[in-house]
Amino acid sequence: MAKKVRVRFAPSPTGGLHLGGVRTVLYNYLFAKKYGGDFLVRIEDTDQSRYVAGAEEYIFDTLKWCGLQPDESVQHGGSYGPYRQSERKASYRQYAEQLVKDGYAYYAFDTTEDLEKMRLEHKTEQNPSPQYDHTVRMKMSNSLVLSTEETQNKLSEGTRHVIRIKMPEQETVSFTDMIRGEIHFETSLVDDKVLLKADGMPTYHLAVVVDDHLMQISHAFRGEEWLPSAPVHILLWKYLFGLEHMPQWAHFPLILGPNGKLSKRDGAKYGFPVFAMNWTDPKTNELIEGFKEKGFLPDAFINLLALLGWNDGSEQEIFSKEELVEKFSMERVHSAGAKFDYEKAKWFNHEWIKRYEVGSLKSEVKTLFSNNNITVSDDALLEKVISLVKDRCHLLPDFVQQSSFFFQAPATLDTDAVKPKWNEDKKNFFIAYAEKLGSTEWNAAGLENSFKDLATEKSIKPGELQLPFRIMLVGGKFGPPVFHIAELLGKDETVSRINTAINLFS
RNA sequence: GGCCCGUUCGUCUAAGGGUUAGGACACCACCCUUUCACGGUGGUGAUACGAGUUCGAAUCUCGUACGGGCUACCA
Repeated sequence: MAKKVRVRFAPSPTGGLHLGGVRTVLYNYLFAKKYGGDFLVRIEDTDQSRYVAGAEEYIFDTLKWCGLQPDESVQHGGSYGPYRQSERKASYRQYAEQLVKDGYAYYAFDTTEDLEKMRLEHKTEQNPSPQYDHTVRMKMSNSLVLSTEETQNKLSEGTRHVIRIKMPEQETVSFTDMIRGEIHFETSLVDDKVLLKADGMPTYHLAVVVDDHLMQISHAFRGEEWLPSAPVHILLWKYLFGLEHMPQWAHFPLILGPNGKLSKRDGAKYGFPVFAMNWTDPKTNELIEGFKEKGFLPDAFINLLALLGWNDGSEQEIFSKEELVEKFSMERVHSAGAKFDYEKAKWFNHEWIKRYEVGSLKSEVKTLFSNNNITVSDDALLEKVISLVKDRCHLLPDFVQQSSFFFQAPATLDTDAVKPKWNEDKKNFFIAYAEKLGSTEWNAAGLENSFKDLATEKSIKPGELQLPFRIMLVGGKFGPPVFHIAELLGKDETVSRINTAINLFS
């Protein structure tokens, strides 16, 4: 049977595209692709109050960067649209009314104040959050209590109302979760969830079931936070379309921050990104930095995400997207939540940078340099530089720190590291070396040999001269081996930097 | 409070009745390197607790504790 999975997004990136959200997308994608199925993306924009401008574009940009392109969506087309829930509004009411007709749901006319009053009245220490359930529904204003006539009158008067599911009083709802196995719920403990809101929009509960049916979804995967509302969805499937047509469920474990479920606040608080890409909240202007901008490669990002809650049973940790598709299996997804570890995340990125060919890194590094006002005119040089420094870079911006001095002379030199041990002998050595460079074979080994020969000749330990040389070329105590740097810098530049620095040190 | 899910090194995890409980990140030491890193070698470090089943339990069962999620006309 053809497999089809879907992922849904609220119209706010904070509701969907933090680490946990992207991982949910990833697992859905991997599962679909593994079995040659389709991956569908739906926008669940039913709550106007939470709508954030630009969020939808941001969601698709993120999917694109991650390489998790949907087969069906608002942007990619498909024959099961519309893929935006607000555009499907018309069809939900008929399903809700069908449920009322069949006795599985009812109209409720309670105002916000009525509900608050009810909660206040029933609130005790034993029951801090009272539910609208079988214990109170007969005391409220709804079509279960009102006569048919009264109900009809209210409806024709246009009284604001919602449609609620009528949870059975004594029933056990069971289903099989692909990750957790059999799960049971007592319906008497579940509340009468709103299915259709007063504005005519469905809640998630109704929408997910109706849309999954209409879009012929075969597998419904989502985060563990949805587990408590699963019995509502199971019952809706039973009432509306039949349990035999219900998709198979799986609830993924949560990704945890240092304190429970990862929140967007955790990023700022603990200094690591929680979103795939930069997001500026249009209301607060607050910028939340993304993994992309922080310098992560998409391959590394999905790799580390995939391993947060799944592994293939071997000791392999680095997987390409293709390997993930091949090796992914729902059976090996864990049931326990995983705490996100930024240090390990950076390790994944480092591994990927090391594995990347120079050519694949080139455009990223170029952009990075131009953002830092460093002009790269020589592509061949850039390639050599990348291959020389990439093993030392954990995040893309490390390239700037590790190699900007190849393209422009250091603005300041760490003279403090040199001056205390600087003397006439050393000065003379470098004057002589700069001259000797004219006739030196121009490669790292040749440079090193002539450097050491000259040092011996002048009776200075080469080791004492290497640090000053490095500071002259690089500006500080970092970077690749100094003779490799000189080789790539070229004769003129090397001599020029030596001469500039001699004046500075003296 | 109620319901649901969970519990192996600090973190991510392997081991689906029999292993000196394995690997990775982080940390520490040494080596390499007269820069900073990378890399290499080694080390510290875990089955939440209590019963039960069994010749034998991290693994199966029950209880306890702890953690997390949900408890909205949000998703």
